[in-house]
Amino acid sequence: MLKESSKVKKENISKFMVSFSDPFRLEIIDLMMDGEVCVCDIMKLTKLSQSRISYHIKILKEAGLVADRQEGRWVYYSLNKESLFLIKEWITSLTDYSSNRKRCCE
Amino acid sequence: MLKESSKVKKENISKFMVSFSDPFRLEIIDLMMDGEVCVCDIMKLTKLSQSRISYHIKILKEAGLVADRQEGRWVYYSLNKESLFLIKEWITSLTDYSSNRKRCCE
DNA sequence: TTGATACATCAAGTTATTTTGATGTATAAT
DNA sequence: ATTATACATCAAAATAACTTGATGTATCAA
Repeated sequence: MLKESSKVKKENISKFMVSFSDPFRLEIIDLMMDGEVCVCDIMKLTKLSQSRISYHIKILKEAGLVADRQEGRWVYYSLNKESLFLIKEWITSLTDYSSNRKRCCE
Repeated sequence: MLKESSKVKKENISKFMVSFSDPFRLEIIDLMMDGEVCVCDIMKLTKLSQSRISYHIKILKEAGLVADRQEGRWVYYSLNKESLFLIKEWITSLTDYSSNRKRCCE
């Protein structure tokens, strides 16, 4: 069972994973590995349309995966390292179960 | 940019994250934290229909997240720890970028 | 204040995913 | 052999996610 002490709620995990599940969002995330990017950067580097990028970034933002910072008319987006850390912790928690299982269906 | 040395391919990551992105699959994964489970277990514990559970498990299996083992007429499902480890590594690789970024749009 | 840039948002259409109920297959017990 | 159990698979319907092109807002430069 999911530990009470787990720092992330299940619905947040789902949202996070959804945000990670689209190949174009993964491309965008990939670009953010080198630091901040703006929509126009992503347009140049991926050939995705502006509204399409905005849509995907919105999903990334709402999942808490990406942070934004406005500077003049540019908005810089970057990965939220803390979220990534929490998700990593959650994945870790999946694998350290005890193996003294009760057998089912009997 | 995604490192060449990264052990997981981008399309696999996407598939993995898709498999993680459904709330009911997360419930099923949650049950697997304590060890192997079979479909009938999941039915009892979640009130999902049998075909629905089979459908979700198929997706988890195809993503490499879950392993199966038949014993008589039961099939036992469990988390694939290696996949989980690889995904953790990939998430880690996202956060250790260098911060000497080039500013965009200029 | 006009025009351009950077980005967000919207509504419609498109595509993909999920659910349902039925049917199929294998195993096992009677 | 018949019946029951455990699970997979299928096709259709329901639902959700994505894409597109247009329009809206804020910032900035001329």
